[in-house]
Amino acid sequence: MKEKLVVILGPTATGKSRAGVMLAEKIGSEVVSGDSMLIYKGLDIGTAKPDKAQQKNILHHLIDIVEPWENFSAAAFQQRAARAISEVNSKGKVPILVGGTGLYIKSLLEGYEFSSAGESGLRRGLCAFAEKNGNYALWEKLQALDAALAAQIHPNNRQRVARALEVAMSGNKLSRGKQDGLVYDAMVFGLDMQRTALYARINQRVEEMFRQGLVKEVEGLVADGLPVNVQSLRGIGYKEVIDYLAGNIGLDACRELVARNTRRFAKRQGTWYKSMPYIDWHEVTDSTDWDFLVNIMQAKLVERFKLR
RNA sequence: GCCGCGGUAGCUCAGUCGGUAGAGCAGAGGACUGAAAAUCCUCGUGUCGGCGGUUCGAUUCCGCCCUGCGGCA
Repeated sequence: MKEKLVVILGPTATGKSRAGVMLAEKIGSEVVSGDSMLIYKGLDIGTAKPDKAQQKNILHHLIDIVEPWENFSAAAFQQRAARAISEVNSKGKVPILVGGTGLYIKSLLEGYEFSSAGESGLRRGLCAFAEKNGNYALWEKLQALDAALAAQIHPNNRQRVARALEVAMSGNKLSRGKQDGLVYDAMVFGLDMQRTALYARINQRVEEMFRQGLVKEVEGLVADGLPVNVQSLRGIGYKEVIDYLAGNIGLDACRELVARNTRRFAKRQGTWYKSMPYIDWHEVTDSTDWDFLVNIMQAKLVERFKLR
């Protein structure tokens, strides 16, 4: 028997967190974050992390679970999210997975089997090789080992060519295994917004982040000794501020870049969702009646899961 | 009012020694199986300000007009 799960996904800035907390209050449950940036401690403003007040009433899982200098992965997320979901289910509650990271959520719901070949020093060596001999030379190595796989990855995509090689050289395969249906007995809600409205909202939100002290947050992290090139600081809002602090760009340019990159990101998120036909979409606007919307979701859940 | 320089893709501009035009940015679409807010791929027709003239042919030359900026009055 599959475990129950509610998912709320959608592009950034559509109100997922808010809807998640409201729904959790209504059905008496807990939130599991499905976001690749909220996992980092100390990155709060730029990730629009739910604040302490929001986390006080409703228990949130998978937020602040690793240090900002640590690496994380989709595979690690998959394991930890599965554990959290089981834990909440065992309490007789239906967990609410809230987040926008396409790979994380899709791999969890559809049961991707990530290769057991873990991260090794090999990868760094391969990247160094590409640095020296070019991306194409690296890609040719992959082609020699697994032509079918190589055909699916563009030679310029060094990051993925390197990972594929790492797996191939360890004698493993990048699994494409898929199972029938979803791993969970899941109700998947999607929040969407008209593009122009969403972009306006993103622009506002970025302004707000700077007002709240995004620059200061980054300065603090760096002052505490966090190296500038760690994975967490590659996130949108962080890498640009680091460029600003380094004197490479002005503050206005920095703000613009953060907004632009967030817009592009929102668009990219959408392409993940297009490959998930089981999403139940709900359009939101600036004047959405959230209480009403969450009530609709709740009603659907009551019917689906036979809640009280 | 006079002089000068502009008016070309949403924006900033390039260019056509006369054969209807191209970059950057913005934007759009896509890929994605241990970095994923990462990484990577693809996409540029617009009354070339308006109206006339010269010409086989004008966005390109000429005239007038409209308009922006700077200077002189």
